[in-house]
Amino acid sequence: MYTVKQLSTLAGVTPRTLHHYDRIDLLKPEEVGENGYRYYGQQSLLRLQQILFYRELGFSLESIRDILNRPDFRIVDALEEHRSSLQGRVRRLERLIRTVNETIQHLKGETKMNDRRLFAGFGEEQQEEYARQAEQLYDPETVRASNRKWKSYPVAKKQAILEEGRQVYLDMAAVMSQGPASPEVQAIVERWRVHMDYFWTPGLDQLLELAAMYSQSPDFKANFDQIHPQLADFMGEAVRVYVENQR
Amino acid sequence: MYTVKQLSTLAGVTPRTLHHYDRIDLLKPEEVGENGYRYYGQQSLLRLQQILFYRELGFSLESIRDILNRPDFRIVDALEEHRSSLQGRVRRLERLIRTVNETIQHLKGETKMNDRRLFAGFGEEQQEEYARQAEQLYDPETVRASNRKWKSYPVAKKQAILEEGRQVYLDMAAVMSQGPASPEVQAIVERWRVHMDYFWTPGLDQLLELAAMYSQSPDFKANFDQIHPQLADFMGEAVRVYVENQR
DNA sequence: CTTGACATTGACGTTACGTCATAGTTTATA
DNA sequence: TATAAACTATGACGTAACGTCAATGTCAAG
Repeated sequence: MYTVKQLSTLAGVTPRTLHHYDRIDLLKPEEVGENGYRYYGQQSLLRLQQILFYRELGFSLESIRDILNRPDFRIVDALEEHRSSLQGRVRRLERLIRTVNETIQHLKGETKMNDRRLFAGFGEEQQEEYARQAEQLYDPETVRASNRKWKSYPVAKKQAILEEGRQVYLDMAAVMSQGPASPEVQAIVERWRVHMDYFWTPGLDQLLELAAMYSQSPDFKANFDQIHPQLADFMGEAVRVYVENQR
Repeated sequence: MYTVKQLSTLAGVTPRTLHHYDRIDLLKPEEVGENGYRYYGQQSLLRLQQILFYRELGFSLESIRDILNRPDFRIVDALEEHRSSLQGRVRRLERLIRTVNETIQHLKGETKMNDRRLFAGFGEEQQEEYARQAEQLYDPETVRASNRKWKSYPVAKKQAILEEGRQVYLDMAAVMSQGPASPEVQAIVERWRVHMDYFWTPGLDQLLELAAMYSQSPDFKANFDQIHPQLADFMGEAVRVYVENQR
């Protein structure tokens, strides 16, 4: 059993916050002594953790209370949602970091920057959008279409296409030192995009997804890493720059 | 020249926000028409970008105004500060993600978890703390002491120490597949810590800094990547787990 | 038995806007 | 060219999540 002070230091909040959460029926102590003191136990810890996760993600205390009180609330499911939401937050911060870097280069006169890019990463929370894109990439129809197109080529052409792809990646590895935003690298991204047409024609969002897969899927990454240990990650970065420039 | 609506959509804020910023002398329009309309130009864009960065990082509007109005304010310096602050935020979110994962494992009964770890990543904003650590790591006295100790060894011993270090990293690469939290990996982190004593004796926080440097400093990372393409990043993760367990 | 750290319940203050309401201005379109 | 749609302005009050007192009671240690 924790007292208010103990729980507050444990969780990194103030005692006042716990008073507030009690008042609004968000987190009630499990026991109250005859002196009126609040005492919290294990259940409170897990509930407070959930509250803090939701709060971190921008939920209002009222909606948090409603969520946690729903009879079909499953804590493990919620935690898995938190994970992907937090990962989304990381991606957003990484975009902001890129905006910082580009602005520095812009101010030093090394590159030019349009006004929209000055604010890239600030507004966009769009999590729903992301789900839609992923769906489309893994959509069975997309996969089937891709396979059909690929199978329609004669063997010799297949080999030529694979070799062309390999050459794109080799060329990319050769100019990695120029940086993801360099004209050399961006030209190769363009070649890569054209190359993908042999399989199917991805939209801009799907390009991003593809490049992300190169980093995330272990077997893809292993192949790329044979060419250069950072090629997969670098491709992701270069394609992100490419897509931003296209919009 | 942008109108209120135009700038607001560009920057991802509401018109009301721009009204507010005008009222409190945080962001004044560069021109005001005879009809009272506000018009914003390039200088406003850069200033608004700064405002949004500081706001993102939790500064109050009042302190932002004071910062931006200081005569010695340098925008590029500020942007570089933003970058490292944002990187700190990313690290904090990554700790929260680890807390999510550990909680899930805990609830599934696969591992045990003490109450403190339930809240790891929530309280710690400690940016000041971080600055202090970094200062101590790069502190000239620390560097000199490290050099003195190193130079005091005879040549043969120097070679033996370097070889020992290399062996630690090779062994680490061999057990990477076990995961950063595995006993095998953690045992090698312990060996690594002892090994560091040849140079100087870092505290827990400095261990973290060192491991982070392996990923961030290009020359360090290049060396590590020769052993294994992900060794530097993996070391960082393993050391973080180690430090959390030690506390 | 007193001191200091903790606990309680009000109650008002603060920050960064949201949300109307009222009214004038510009732009698109019929 | 009339008029609606979309923008602009300035109040002024509302709000969320606590912070910050204030007044008072409780407990553990020396």
